Amino acid sequence: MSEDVIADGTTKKANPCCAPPGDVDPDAIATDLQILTAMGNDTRYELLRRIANADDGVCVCDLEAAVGVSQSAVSQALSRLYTAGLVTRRKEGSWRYYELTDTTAALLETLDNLRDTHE
Amino acid sequence: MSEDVIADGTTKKANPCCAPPGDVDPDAIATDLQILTAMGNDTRYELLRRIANADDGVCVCDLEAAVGVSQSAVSQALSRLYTAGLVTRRKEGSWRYYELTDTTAALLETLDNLRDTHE
DNA sequence: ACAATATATTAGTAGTTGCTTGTATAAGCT
DNA sequence: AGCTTATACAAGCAACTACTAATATATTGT
Repeated sequence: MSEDVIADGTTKKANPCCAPPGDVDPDAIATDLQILTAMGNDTRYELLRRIANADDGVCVCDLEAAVGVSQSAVSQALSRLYTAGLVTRRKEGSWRYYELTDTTAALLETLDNLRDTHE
Repeated sequence: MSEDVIADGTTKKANPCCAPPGDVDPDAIATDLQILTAMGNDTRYELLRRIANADDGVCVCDLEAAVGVSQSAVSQALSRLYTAGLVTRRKEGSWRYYELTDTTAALLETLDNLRDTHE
């Protein structure tokens, strides 16, 4: 990398390649990464898309049929989505209904638009 | 899960929990997952943010200084971002300059907006 | 041609992830 | 109360990831 001053106090010409970029807010990193890593998995992404397709919440039982993993895996995936703030959940009788949060809806829409405009 | 018909031809009442959600386009899944998994990593996300902060492309040498991993790791991370379509790269002399694609700029902006509106 | 710098590639590896299987909890049914 | 269904939790493990270290390639300067 670029180096202006070396140990003995003499200087060397800095690399003229470019100006180093500014810093990044650490909180933004943490928040965004939680979202991105939660969405960035085959099972969880497909669950999100299927939840998005339903109008008024989906119960776990019908999600299980859709993705090709065990009941336990679906439960774990949904928990992760929940703690990442990507879905809400409410209990009704013995069923649990999952719905997208606004965050997720916005991100999925952005991804849709990008796919459309990019051909 | 819900079950209407069983093997011997008799029927059982389907679960009244909800209507099963529609299918998801497999191509959309593949494309989006490539983007999400490429962005969803500490090093690569920070590289993207730093590239976004610069006006006219950043060379690898100054990115190395910013994130806390080896030169090799930065090179590998940038390659991955490139093959995922998240950055462009051009060579100029012995330096390589990376810039965001529109896709990435749009996604980062969406993430910024979500953080702002969600407090 | 040789040395130095900038970046990429390869191989090996520690740590992480996402599953499965088994078990637990909770609600509804008889 | 017992049986069944819906969901969650825990332990174990195979597969994957992202790093480091070493080496290769390309460009520039002497």
